[in-house]
Amino acid sequence: MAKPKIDPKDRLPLTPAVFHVLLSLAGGERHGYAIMQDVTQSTDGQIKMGPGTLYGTVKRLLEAQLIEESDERPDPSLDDERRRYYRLTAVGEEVVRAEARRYAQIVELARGKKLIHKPA
Amino acid sequence: MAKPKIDPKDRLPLTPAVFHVLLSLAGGERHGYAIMQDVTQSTDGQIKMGPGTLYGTVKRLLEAQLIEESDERPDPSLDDERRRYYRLTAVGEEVVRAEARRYAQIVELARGKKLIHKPA
DNA sequence: GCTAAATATATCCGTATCCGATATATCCAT
DNA sequence: ATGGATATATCGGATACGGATATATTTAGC
Repeated sequence: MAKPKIDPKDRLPLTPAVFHVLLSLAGGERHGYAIMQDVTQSTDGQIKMGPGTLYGTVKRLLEAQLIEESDERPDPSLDDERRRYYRLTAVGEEVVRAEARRYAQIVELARGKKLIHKPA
Repeated sequence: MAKPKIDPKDRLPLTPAVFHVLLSLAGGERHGYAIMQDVTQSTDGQIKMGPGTLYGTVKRLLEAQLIEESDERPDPSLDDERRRYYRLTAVGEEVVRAEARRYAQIVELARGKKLIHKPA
């Protein structure tokens, strides 16, 4: 028989920190420090992830095989040897999609209760 | 001078458990057990909150004054004396609105990355 | 070439939260 | 009257958060 194949929904809900890291990587390969900046920027400064949260989260995501380290390096002239690049695994992408759908459902729920308006 | 007035955004992000309890109460006054059932039902069984999570969360929300206990009782013939009813405070409602908006922003972000589709 | 600031990764640890297990009591249907 | 669902509550192990700290490298300015 093939893979055990765990339903990605069984891994939900994700913690906000985990979700933000996965969301950032859904935009393409990134190294740790860039993820931190991306999270701050894409949330208009609402979420500021410190190094403790970021590297701890990355470590757990690697162990859970939702992300993996990438050997691909950008143009060496733009590179920084210290950097470690990460990308989503296939499972990681499924999980981030499932969590995004869960978020969308909750937003609809909140709209139904008139907590927020306009379907964007 | 008036109240110190903390920006509700400073309390974000909420943990999923906290958010679900507040969301449930945004639909009207409820007692603890009903909140549990409401969360399970409104998430199509995706989130199942056990008593440890629920009552611990309720306790913390009372301390944070995001919810308060209500003395109003429904029709005594439908009532159950054991029940303790809770409702959102004004601050609690602000916080749940702010969190719902944050969720909506993230959903838009996810749509921008093609992780999910159709604005519901 | 020197220095300082920004970049980049990593770990430690106190605190908070989660959540299953357990306990207890009451309500309701048969 | 017995049992199952309802209802609240606490405990404790496991996990996650996130600020502080440490260290090294790169880059910009002088």
